[in-house]
Amino acid sequence: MTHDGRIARGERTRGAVIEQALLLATVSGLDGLSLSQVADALGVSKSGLFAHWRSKEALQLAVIDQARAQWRDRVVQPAMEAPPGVRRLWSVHDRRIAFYEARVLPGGCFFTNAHFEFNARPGVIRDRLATELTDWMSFLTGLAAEASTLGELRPGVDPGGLAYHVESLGICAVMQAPVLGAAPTYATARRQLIEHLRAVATDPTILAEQP
Amino acid sequence: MTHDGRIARGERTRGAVIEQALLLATVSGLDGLSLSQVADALGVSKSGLFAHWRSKEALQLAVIDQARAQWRDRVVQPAMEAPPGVRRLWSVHDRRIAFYEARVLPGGCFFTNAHFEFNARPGVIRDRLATELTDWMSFLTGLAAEASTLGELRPGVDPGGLAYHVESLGICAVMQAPVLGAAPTYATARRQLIEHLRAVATDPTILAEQP
DNA sequence: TATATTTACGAACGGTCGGTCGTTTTGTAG
DNA sequence: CTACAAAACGACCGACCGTTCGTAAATATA
Repeated sequence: MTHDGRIARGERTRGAVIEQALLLATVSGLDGLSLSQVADALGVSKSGLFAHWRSKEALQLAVIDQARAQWRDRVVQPAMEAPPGVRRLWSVHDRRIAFYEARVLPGGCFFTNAHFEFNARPGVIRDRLATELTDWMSFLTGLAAEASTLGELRPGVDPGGLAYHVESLGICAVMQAPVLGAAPTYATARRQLIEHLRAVATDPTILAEQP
Repeated sequence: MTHDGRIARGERTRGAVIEQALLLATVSGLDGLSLSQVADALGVSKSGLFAHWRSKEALQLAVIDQARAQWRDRVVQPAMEAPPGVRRLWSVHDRRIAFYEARVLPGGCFFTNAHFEFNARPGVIRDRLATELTDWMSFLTGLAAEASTLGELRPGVDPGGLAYHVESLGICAVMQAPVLGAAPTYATARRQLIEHLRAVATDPTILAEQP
């Protein structure tokens, strides 16, 4: 198989479009986003987009893929470098807040925005977002259960409840940051989870190195 | 001043439109909402709406007013019947979850939806929503500070942090409920705050009557 | 009854939306 | 150079958007 410049060109623009669409989707919404908007921002024609995706919905699903990949690369994988247990759970929260702090996406968090946009709109998009949320909560619950198995959690601490706690404090941060100020909001989001983790941990000093 | 049937009629339809618009806004979004949609749902003409609001934006602001009044009547005021301090803070959370459980709004929570829709869209609407969030967090922080003053919180517990905690657990509930199931989600949301309040309270049995 | 006043309507406007189609450009292969 | 394939474009479509305007219906006042 030799190198085909035509297909390479297609993949290049396809990637650029998806990237731009992800950015704009966090501002205008995954559905509020318009194809002209995306095309104009990249200097390509609107009709050219239909060469890559047969419909807007197909593009929206591709955007969700892109957002998931970005989240994996910039939040989950870095956090997995921490040792399993409470420290890894904390690391996920910390990396997540750092992701928001870095203003990678102008609208904050793609998935949170999209969930609240589609939470009452049945359809393919909503179903896909539901799967993403289920996976994410399973991941967090798994980390908490792992901490429990390692004996790092006090007896009686529910892994599902702890996962819910982590998710809650993260979501609220990205909601409040633009209104109440990024620095104090993110500081609170971090501090609240630190304190909660220390309260439910067998050894409260396990996160001692954190502020 | 005598009774004027013309104005009465106007106020009646005005109220009906606002009510319908609030319902639809939680489904389609405060901006995604269309005037034809609202008009058709009530069997009135679209152009007739402009007799009451000069623009869509004016209607949107009126919808925010309506949502605020509803939240006051159905969440805040009932919760204020609880004695001040930790129990009142808990009551706010409990009433809030009950409001979600009652499915008053088809799209869950108007303010949360609207915040995530407008968090990156400067303008009058966003500014107004920001004020609402600031007021709400001041209210929660005030309740927590009151609990502290009453000596119901352990020393070192930050009222702002506790308010953030309450808000977090509430928001996450309305986000996850449609996906992960209403009953278990709301149960978790309640349990997590109960446990947290007991952990930071001077007297953990102050909420003993709760499950 | 005649006359204001307020509410509500129908028709129409310019603009944008997602989407289609035939054509041109760009690159590959013989 | 020719023949072909993929990518990208421009023009256009019907539908819906928010908005305007002149008018009709309902209600008050005289």
